[in-house]
Amino acid sequence: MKIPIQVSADSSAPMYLQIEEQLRALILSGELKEGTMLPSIREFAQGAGCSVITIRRVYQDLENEGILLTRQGTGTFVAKVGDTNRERYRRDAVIAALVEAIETGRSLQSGIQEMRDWFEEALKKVYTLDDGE
Amino acid sequence: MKIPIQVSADSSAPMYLQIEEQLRALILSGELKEGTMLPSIREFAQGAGCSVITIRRVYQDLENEGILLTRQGTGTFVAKVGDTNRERYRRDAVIAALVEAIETGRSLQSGIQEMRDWFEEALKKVYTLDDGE
Amino acid sequence: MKIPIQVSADSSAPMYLQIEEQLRALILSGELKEGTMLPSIREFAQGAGCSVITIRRVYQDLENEGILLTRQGTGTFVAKVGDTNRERYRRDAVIAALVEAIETGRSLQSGIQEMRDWFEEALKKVYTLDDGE
Amino acid sequence: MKIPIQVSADSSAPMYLQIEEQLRALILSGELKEGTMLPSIREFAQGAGCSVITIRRVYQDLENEGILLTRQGTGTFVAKVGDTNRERYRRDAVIAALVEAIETGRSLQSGIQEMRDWFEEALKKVYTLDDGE
DNA sequence: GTGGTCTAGACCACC
DNA sequence: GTGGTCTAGACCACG
Repeated sequence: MKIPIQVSADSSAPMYLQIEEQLRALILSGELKEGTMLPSIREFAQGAGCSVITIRRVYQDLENEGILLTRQGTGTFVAKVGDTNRERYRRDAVIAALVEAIETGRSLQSGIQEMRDWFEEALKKVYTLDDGE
Repeated sequence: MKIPIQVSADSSAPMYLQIEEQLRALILSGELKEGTMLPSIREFAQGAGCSVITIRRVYQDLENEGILLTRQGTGTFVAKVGDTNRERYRRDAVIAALVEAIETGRSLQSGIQEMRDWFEEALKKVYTLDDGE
Repeated sequence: MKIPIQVSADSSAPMYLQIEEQLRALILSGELKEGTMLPSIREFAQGAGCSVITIRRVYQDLENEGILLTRQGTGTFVAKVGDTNRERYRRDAVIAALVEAIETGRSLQSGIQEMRDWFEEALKKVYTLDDGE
Repeated sequence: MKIPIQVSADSSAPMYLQIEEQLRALILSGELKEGTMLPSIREFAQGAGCSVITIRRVYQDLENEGILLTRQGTGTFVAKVGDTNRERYRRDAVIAALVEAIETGRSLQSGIQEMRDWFEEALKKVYTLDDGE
């Protein structure tokens, strides 16, 4: 299974976080099904153009989160996440992100209606930007 | 002029960023009017319970952003930000925050309608949380 | 004699340097003739909207340069500067400024001809900007 | 990569500004190509005979300007500057320097033709001085 | 009294 | 090993 990960050197975010985020998204969105075996650390590292240590950390963090599972001498697999859990996880993650954005707005004195308008603009921005790419 | 700044040591964000963010919000929201003299770095540092240098960095960063203005030997002041600029700045900041949240959602396979629903939930969450405080 | 001095609070340059520079220009350009009595420190300070100390420093610096002359209990006067000296001073000051600019250019790999072209552009910029003001 | 930086303690300009200016010139003139890794702050500091912090400030300022890019734990690199941008940057910098010099001249009552003559003299001065070095 | 620069030294996050 | 943050303390320039 080839994992499509993009690490951008421009981002200020550390590599391991960028990768974790993308892997997590792939798993929680269902694109990587449970039981799937992930590439070996070395393989992954080579593909992503980064150090083995970085990937080891990614696998370990996600294992601690309970969405990966490492079996000694065999490999690393996508753990079972009940569908209910997956939905809950997804929902929580998205709402948390939105709440954060709204709080920024509120601290800058945005009213609720203004925020709704701007949310629609932001939506448009993300999705038309998507077409262009 | 007393500046109401909250620095929480718990947050992983560095102090200077926490303070910058809050000060920026106070200025852009218009609560701190242009020309207002800010407390001296030493005064502010004492109030915030941190080093003088941390505050100096905050003032300097915001000066580079163009929203503060410091004159040696005299003090640090809120710079003139044309009302138009302030509006633009505010709008840009909020939309950027929303775009980021929406992108998280999209990477987790949220559809547009789902995102709209969750946005309303998030709104409710922030504002009732506000009542409780 | 009223002295037309402009101190801009926006400039990062310290007040006393801004004032010195302008006064020096007024004297060396011949607008303030030798023997002219300058306003008292207090008067000048009030006019310029700054502290007495600042003006005291200006007068003293220019006296050290030999272009002002203070007579105890009488006042401060523009010193005699021979016409030859004045010309030399003017020329030196301008050439020094130009040399500095040229050195910046050279360190950025500008060729001589390019610099000549840009000098003409800069000239145009300064003088049309002048019309507009 | 060895960076040829000269810091003179005589100059009244702060060290960090002297270094920034020279580094900026090296990058914008194309002598340091994009992607080049700069020496670590500790190395550079030792070479320049100053504190680590001074160099960190230099790197950070230039990163804010967008001409350096630093990745934690990896190092500091020359950022991508489109050739067009580099030209624009160079041109702006040189013209700004010339404009400043011309304004000094104008405040000392130099006419345009006189300034042109003196500009040629200044040019000669800089370039023969160059031969002598 | 203000801010501006520079120092040395500590501890953390990242690769 | 890299850079990132924060500290305390010294000295200078400015008003």
